[in-house]
Amino acid sequence: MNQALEIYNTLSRKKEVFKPINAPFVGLYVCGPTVYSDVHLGNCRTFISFDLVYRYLIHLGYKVRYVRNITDAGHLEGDRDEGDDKFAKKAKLEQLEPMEIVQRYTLGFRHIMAEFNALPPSIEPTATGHIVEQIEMTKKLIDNGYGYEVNGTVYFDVDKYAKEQDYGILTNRKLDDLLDNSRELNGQDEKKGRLDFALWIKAKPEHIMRWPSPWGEGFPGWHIECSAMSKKYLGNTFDIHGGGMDLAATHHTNEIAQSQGCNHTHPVNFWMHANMLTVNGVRMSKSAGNGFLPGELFTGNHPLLQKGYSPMAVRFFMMQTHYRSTLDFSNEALQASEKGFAKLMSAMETLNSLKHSPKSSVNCAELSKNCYAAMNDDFNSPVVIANLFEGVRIINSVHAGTETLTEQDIQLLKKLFNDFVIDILGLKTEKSETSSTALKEVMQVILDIRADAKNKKDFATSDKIRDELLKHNITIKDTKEGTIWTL
RNA sequence: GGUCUCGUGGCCGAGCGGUUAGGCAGAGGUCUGCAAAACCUUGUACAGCGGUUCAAAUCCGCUCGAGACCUCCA
Repeated sequence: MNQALEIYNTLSRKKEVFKPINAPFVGLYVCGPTVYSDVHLGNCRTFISFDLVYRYLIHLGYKVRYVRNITDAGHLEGDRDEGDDKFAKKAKLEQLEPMEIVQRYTLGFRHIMAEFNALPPSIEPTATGHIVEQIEMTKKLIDNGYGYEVNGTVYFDVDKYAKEQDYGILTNRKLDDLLDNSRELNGQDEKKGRLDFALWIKAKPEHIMRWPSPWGEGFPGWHIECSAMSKKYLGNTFDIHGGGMDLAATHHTNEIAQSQGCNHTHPVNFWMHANMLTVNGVRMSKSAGNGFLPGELFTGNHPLLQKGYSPMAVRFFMMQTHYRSTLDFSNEALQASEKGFAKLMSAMETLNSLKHSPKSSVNCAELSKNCYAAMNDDFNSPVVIANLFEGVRIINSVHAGTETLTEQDIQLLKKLFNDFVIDILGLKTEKSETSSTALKEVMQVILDIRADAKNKKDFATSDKIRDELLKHNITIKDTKEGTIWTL
């Protein structure tokens, strides 16, 4: 690895060499889910993308503090600081405490992420656990002149902020354009400017989730939690902030304004945004109703799905697309990935039984170099995979006897595959129904009978055994080293 | 309307000035009793039209088409 890691920075709209503020430490913040319903598959793609980032940074030797929040309060139905609280609404619907909703979907979320083999973050702070920090930040913003209170609700003064700073810096938007495209204030509005957003919201009498504050009982606005928690755990300026692309224009723009307004410094060096997941070319979204849940994807229990796809096959599918490209789900694409993934993992197994030769007929060092070059180029996992498949070809060729490898090169390949497939891409072999010893013994008996039949040229019997077993998803392969079976 | 992406062979998907991306599917071959797996060989690809250049999928302009954000979503 002789070149540096380059990361595409949304802020500058180009790739920049990654330099941590305080190496070997790296601060990484990713906007987490709002836990009022089952995790959306699109969320999963974002978190899996950042899992790749996290894993690669660790692989490079950085000490990463990865913070991903859980939004369990303060997220309203509309972003106009009105409408129902999402948790309260769902709680009412299911006749539960809001915190029961939070608990249920937090556990569900963690379960799904574990299925995808995503490493848990170092810290997973909740909004409700950081009310004090959010109030403090709001106070500071008022003190600094960027916040104002109206009837128990505190707003951020975008107009004032925009006079001193570039409010639309992240998405390259001009204030006038933003104003042109935002809704007119009507007589009922409390805010001064139409771009102003709430830092703290006064609780209506019926509101269950509420906390005392200098402005009366209420709850925090959505954007302030990320500013408050990233500041608390990563400091006023940290290395990388990630999230889905849809968050850039509003949520992250406001986050920057809040942090800048509070700390007088831009909070983040590298802004990274993962692209959307689409179905038939259209963004999969909660409101469009064109999506399926991760669980449905695994079981295939959805009209859009022909069959179920395992978490690892899906993860591999995601890794075959760059995180900044949209990823389109289709059965055809999923099935292609499923087979490719199986091929990759089976080659990894073959690698363990490879015989070495006095000299190598292929260049393995080149492969390793290419893999690092790809990752260093803004985490280009598709190119990593292309190179790994060159490795697969080599492994299978050596196994077939058409290429040779030295003992040293075999070790190098083992390390390469372990580093990239397991550690960095985060893929793992899927255990097929932990075959019991009893099953193994039975299979051995059956295979012995079949071998006898074959020796006697009784192919009717041997083929019958093979065909019948296949019906029960047991595949038989006759290799030079004998017959093997897989479930 | 504004701010941006993107249009690559049957499908998915990299590349972003000169060299085979890769996977899946298809075709032919080797191996096998037959399969399976594997290996070898194999593809009229770069939306269209102009321009820059010795050289363009890759840069510039226009046209057509798709999508995202600007309104809750990662």
